[in-house]
Amino acid sequence: MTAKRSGARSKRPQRTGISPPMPEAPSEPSLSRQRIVAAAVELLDAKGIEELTMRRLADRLGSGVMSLYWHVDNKDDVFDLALDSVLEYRGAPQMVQSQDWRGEVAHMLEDWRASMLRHPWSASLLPRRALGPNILSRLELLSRTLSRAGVADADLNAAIWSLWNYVMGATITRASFGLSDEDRAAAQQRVARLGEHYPTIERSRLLLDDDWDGAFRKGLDFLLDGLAPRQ
Amino acid sequence: MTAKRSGARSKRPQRTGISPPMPEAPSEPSLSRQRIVAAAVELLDAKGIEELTMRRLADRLGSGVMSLYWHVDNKDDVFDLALDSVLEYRGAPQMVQSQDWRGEVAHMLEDWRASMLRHPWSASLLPRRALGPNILSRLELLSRTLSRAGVADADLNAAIWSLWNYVMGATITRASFGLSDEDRAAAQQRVARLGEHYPTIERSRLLLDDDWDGAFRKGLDFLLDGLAPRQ
DNA sequence: ACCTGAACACCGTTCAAGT
DNA sequence: ACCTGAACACCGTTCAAGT
Repeated sequence: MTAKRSGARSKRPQRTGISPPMPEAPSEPSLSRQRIVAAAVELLDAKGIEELTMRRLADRLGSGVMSLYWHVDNKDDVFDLALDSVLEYRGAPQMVQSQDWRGEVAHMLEDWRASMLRHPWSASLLPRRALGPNILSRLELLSRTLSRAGVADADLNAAIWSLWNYVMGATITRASFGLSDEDRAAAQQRVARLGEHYPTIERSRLLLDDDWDGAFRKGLDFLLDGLAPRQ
Repeated sequence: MTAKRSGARSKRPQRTGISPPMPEAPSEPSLSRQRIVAAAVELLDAKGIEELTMRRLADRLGSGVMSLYWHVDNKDDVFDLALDSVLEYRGAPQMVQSQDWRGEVAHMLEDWRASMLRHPWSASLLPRRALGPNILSRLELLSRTLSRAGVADADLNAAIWSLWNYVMGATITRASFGLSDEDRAAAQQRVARLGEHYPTIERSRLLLDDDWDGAFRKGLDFLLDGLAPRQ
């Protein structure tokens, strides 16, 4: 279990927003934090966590491996950045107090899940990496919404962690489990072959089930029912 | 995203239960699947997932690295076996039909969580590895209990996955997050330093919260409320 | 049946050096 | 300020060989 690094990032250059004089170099843009992160996300999408390598990343960017280390602390840093970059929330500005807190929360969590499913490696990275700014923003927005809806301060943290855990769990399961139909069929086959040991699972065809979206929605509703402020 | 191997294990020797004639070799017992798995669990408990290495495992067992490969397919196999070994369920024989299905389910899931928290690496391994016999047994028992309690067949799989996801999510979060007080304090510090960006999180001290057991129980109750068969 | 060492094709990262 | 190659201390696993 490696400790999560949540501290200051690096003493390296921060993008200032001001671009250098005018070298709009057209062919091989120079290395940058952003380009590295974008390439990492591409690589992760294409090949998965195990296949992300500093060397492969450098190859894809047309640079030497060690050049990456000017922009980035180490491989864990790349993971942190890739994860957070994929979790940016593009929701309504959310300035007005809506009437429908429940719909809002459900929408936020569905969006969270959808973002992670678009990048199936991200869900399993979530619990192991630092909480980046985009993740914190989502948590903040969720907190604010629940708080405004009337959830008592004393219940707020438990409510947030319950929802976080549920969304994360559902998404990880879906991403790792719903991989391929053949895999699931093979797993169910194996259960069947084991004969009488798992009759209920065999009968309900648990491992073949694929209504993940419905199951997610249903469980979420139950949680929200429970979390709803009494009045 | 590596596919989960759920197929037949290996063409290697199965422990027959019959021990070889009489070589109760006292000092250096010979290698075996069981000894390898036990050593792997020790190593994982002591150092975590990243530190488990075939070489270190062999060292601890006083053998050459390649000797392991006679008993075990590869490193993933070691992970599968270690994970499942830690999830054995020692519950009541469960032959009689209890009245209190809800207490039973809660107990089973609390036990599941406790088993995983005893080996903090196990929760994060759960979604990435194959479903071993002990895991399947727990799923089977859960299915049977819910089914007997009157949960409709059409709702059974969704109920099971909701509970599975919740327990897994809660345990992963707890295991990776509740690591050290300093880490959590540092994370909360960081949020504070970021000033106005996360006022609600800052106020509720979300990252310092440590009533994990209470939060787990509460969320679980909500889910069970929702899943309870209507009558 | 069980164990072994050498070798291969990789890793992440340090360091000293280039421009 | 930014990039580089060589080198170090590791990995998991194949293979051909030992007993």
